[in-house]
Parts: sequence; structure tokens; C-alpha cells
Amino acid sequence: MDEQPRLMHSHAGVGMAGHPGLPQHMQEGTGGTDGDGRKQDIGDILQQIMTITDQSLDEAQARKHALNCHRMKPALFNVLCEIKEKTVLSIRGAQEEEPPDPQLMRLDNMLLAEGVSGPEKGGGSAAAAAAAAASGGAGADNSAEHSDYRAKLSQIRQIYHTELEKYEQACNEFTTHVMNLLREQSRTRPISPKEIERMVSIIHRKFSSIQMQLKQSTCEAVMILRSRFLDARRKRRNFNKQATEILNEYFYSHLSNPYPSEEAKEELAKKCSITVAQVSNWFGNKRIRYKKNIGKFQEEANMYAARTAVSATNASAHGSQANSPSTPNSADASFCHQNYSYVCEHLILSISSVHFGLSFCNL
DNA sequence: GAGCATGATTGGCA
DNA sequence: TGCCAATCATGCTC
Repeated sequence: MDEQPRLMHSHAGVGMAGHPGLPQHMQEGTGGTDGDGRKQDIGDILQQIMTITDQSLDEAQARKHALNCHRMKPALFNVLCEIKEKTVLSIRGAQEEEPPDPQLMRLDNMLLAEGVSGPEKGGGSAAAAAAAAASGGAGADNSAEHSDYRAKLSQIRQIYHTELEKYEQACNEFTTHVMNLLREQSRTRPISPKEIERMVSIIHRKFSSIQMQLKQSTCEAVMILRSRFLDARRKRRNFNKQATEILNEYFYSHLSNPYPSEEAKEELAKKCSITVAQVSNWFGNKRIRYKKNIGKFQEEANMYAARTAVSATNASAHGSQANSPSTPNSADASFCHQNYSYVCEHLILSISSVHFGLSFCNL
């Protein structure tokens, strides 16, 4: 039996003038057999091919051998090669230049952004850092959450890469297997390189669809992890008493216009050891809650107004002491009266600022 | 555990 | 972009 693989390119050059697919001995066929005879032969061969799968293995092997030795076999083989060549070309033409799958691109981009695919980012995901920055929480409290997030993300990354490797290995193995099968089959039927190429691309497409499922699952896992992480970050911590006092002092001393500038916010944030965003949140909440329930905040407003007045008085007293020719310990009646007047004045100012607050509320 | 307080988030608006 | 208003979610107090 002729066991040489019959890949189509090996026959391409064999043929006769009128029919490039037919071998030389067919060109001489006019001397021994007529056209009807050839048709009969080809018909026989095709009939045998059609029935070969219905036979037992031994019978099929014997029949295969007979077919391989048939004098018409090379001619028929070449004709089939030509037909296949044309068919494959037309199929390929329709399949060329497939646009990249947008969903796959989206998944790839997301995995890259989350640090699952691509080079491992030192210390984990950019998303974690972004979330941390957005939340504006204290660093020390979040470090444990960060490491937990990073550990889980790293786990996801590891699983993803392991699975991806497995898929790639399986894909390569399967491709090799199919190519071996095709080579084996090429002994008995014409198989073009393009056909092999097409088969390989079909396998790759199948495997890439599996990969897409893997990417989809990974993305879902990352999203779940991230939402859990962000939910965890919603854990509220009340500001400490000192920070609340500082913020309240500013609020009530600027009640006529409780909108701190960026610089003021930064300064307050610094003083309170919180972020500017938290200062903004605090003032946003305070304004709205004050406006909604002025009565409730009245007492607080008075208290802070008085406190501001007292501190201003103290500052003034220090100033007076510095500028006064009298001794630092002097506490005569006029000084007391002056101070009293000053406190009263500031209290009036503070109360008027509360009234300004009322007018601000009516805006 | 209920109710209130409070920091954070979200959607709409100018 | 900053603000408002509503809402959520958690902390705190009783």
C-alpha cells in the first residue's frame, strides 16, 4: 500500500496539459481505455469510498489497499484536490479578517486594569489604592483590609493564570492531536494546508470561547471581591471629639456663610487629621441638618458662639496685657468692665451670626 | 433592640 | 465642579 501522506501540495505539480490534475499515465489513456470506461472506473472508486465505512475494519483495510493500488486513484485524487482547493478558498475568503470581539477586549482591559492579567503590580491592585483614596479613611485602619484585599486578588490572579495555562496547554495538545489525525487521514483523502489551517483556527476559536468564559468568571470574582471590599470600607468611624469641636467651631463662627474655601478645608482637614473630602462631607451634612432642625442646633450654636467669644476675649486680654503699661496681674474694675463689654459684644455678634444662619437657612 | 446620631454615597441641578 | 437633598449603613446611647 502506498502510505505516503498525500497532502495536496504534493500533487499540485502533477498533471496533464488539458487537465492539470490528471497524472501522466492518464494522458496516455486514449490508447487503452475510452471515456466511458474511465467514468465507470471513477464511479467504482467513489462507490467503494462511499461504502467503506459500512464495512468491518479488516474489510475496510483491504478495500483501502485496493483503492490505493487502483490505477485511477491518482487521477481521482487530483480532481478531488482541485475541488477542495476551490472550496477551501471560498470558505476562507468568507472567514478572513474577523474583527476583534469587543466583549473579549473589554474583559481583557478590565483584567489588566485590576492587575489580574499582565505584569503583577507591586502591592496589588490600583483599584484598591483608588478605593482607599476615594474613601479617604485613615490609613492605619485600612491597612489590614488592603492586605486582605490584595491577598484575595492575588489568589484570583493565581487561579486565573493556572487555568489559562491549562487551557493553552490543552489547546496545543488538541491542535497537535488533530493535526496528527489529519496527517494520518491525508494518506487516504486529500487534505490541503489551508484546510489544516482552518481546522486549527476552528480549534483556537473554540478554546478562546472557553477562555472568554474563564475571563468572565474571573472578572465576576474580582467585582464581587471589590464590592465586598468597598462595602467593608463603608464601615463608618465617628470623628474624634476634638475634630468635631474644630469643625463645629468653624461652622458656628462662619454661620452666615458656612462654606469653607479649599484652603480652609485643607487647614481643617489637617487640624482634624481627616481628608478634605471628609471635611466637605461634614460641612455638607452639617449645613443640611442645621437647616432642617435649627431649634435643635440652637443650643449648640450658642455654646460655640460663647466659646468663640471667650477665646477671643482671652486673645484680646493677652493683647491688652502686652500693650498695657500696667502690670500683667492688674485686675482693676475698668479692665473687668472692658472685658465684660467685649464678651457681651461678641455674644451679640454670635447671636447675630445665628440670625444670619437663619437667613442662610431661608435661602 | 429601638431610636437617634453621624459619616458616606448617590443622583440631580446650576 | 460644588452643592443640595435623600438615603444608606453603621455607631452610640438608653
